[in-house]
Amino acid sequence: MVQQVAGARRAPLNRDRVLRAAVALADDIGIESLSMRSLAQELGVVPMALYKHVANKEELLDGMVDVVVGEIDPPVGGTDWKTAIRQRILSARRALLRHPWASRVIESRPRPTLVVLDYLNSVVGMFRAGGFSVDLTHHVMHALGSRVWGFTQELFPGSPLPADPEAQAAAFRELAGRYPHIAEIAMGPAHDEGSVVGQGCDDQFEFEFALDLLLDGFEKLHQQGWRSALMRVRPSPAGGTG
Amino acid sequence: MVQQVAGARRAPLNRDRVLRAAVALADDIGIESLSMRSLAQELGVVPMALYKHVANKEELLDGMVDVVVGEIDPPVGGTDWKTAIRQRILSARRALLRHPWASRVIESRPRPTLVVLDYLNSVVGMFRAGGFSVDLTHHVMHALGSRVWGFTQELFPGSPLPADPEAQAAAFRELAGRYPHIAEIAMGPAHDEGSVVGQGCDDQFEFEFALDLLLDGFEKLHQQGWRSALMRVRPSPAGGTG
DNA sequence: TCGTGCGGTGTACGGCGTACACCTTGGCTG
DNA sequence: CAGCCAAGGTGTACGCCGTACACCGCACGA
Repeated sequence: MVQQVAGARRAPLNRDRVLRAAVALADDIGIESLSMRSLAQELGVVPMALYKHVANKEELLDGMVDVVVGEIDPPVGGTDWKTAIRQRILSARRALLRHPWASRVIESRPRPTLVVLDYLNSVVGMFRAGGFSVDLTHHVMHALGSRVWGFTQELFPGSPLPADPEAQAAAFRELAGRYPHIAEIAMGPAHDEGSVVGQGCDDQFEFEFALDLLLDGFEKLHQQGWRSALMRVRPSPAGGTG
Repeated sequence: MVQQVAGARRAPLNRDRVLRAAVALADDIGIESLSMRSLAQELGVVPMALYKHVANKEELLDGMVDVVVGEIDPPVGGTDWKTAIRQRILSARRALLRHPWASRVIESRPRPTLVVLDYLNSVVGMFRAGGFSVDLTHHVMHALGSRVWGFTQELFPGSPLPADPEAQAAAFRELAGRYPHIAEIAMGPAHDEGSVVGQGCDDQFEFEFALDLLLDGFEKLHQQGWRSALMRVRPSPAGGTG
């Protein structure tokens, strides 16, 4: 795609161009098909040429994460912490949805890059600016988990259903027989439209549902002046029965 | 480790022995070092012999997940849904902590196995038995996300700190300069003991904090008779400001 | 006695990341 | 202008990986 006609000299590579090409290629052919070799070919260059710009594949992946994280909007001002954080996280989600491989790559990185730390630092700062104690902020960041990035582990990963509605119905009957509870909730939201299993499930709604549930919980703890020292004896944030 | 002395005939392999050996080996040398070749060697067999018992490496990984999921305790009876689910999830967490690679492998599976579906089905059933509507159960399962498995994406993945306390202090000063908010919350819980960054962070506490926050939230929605149809217009479960 | 099939073997292929030595080129310095 | 040097790009090769395919020995039922 970026191939050159013979004779026209290619502009020299640099780290940034390599990273952007990698992101685009991963978007295109999937992260599992992205290799140093395929990326080099895309750039019209020999594989080893890439090593002049990134130390190794790990660093390439780190850099790709940085590109995606760079797409997250900066914090909005002039609102309460809850709205601001909500919007920031939904912006992160939008960035990740543009690059479906990104969540998996973020999870796989053994250590955060500076860009990643910048983002996390700023989210922490938003809680602090909202008046959260250091203590509570620590715990809510953990509670957010991968949700700060705008994604959650899919419980029922995308199993592309058979196109044939006959086979679909058969698959569903088998599911219903063996796993009645799953069948029930898979069917639930799609019930009215008579839609297919799992298809009726609105991922964005699920994400916001959980996010708001957490944010509301955080708000309540904050208002109550929650402190971990009080709870360490019996670790339940809101006095659960457990 | 399972090597045979020459002459003594090895008992023939079977799928179960292969899977258990794979789990043990992954525990031992790490999932990234587990290859068909290393596993075969461990079993005193040629790599291709494994293919008589598993179709390919993907199926091996699926089977390994099944072994781990099989270690999760069955539901406890005679309590309310919240206690029962809490205990089940904490049991799942114990299983996963015994096999540190397991969470990553679970995440990486493109489709659930029957054993995985069995577990999920039974958790869904526990909510339903607790009186949750199909609708609400669907959403709380999504909200739980990977937490049904007893793990959460680590925000600050384990960066083994330099042993030298001098270097440690230097690293921390740099962190504090560049990322003051992160430094603050990293320091927070360890403040009293003067412990090291992140070391003072009790993962189990963080997990239960978030789990109980969610379960308490679920309970409230359930008591209020929450229905998604009411909220679809403005998707905030408890009337958040967002 | 003779298939037959199950468990295990041996060889080989194509793909991966990347070490290392090399070459080309453009720009700076003397 | 000559000479040099570093940055960018090349070519070859190595050791891993998953796994296709043909084969072999042996226990067992007919």
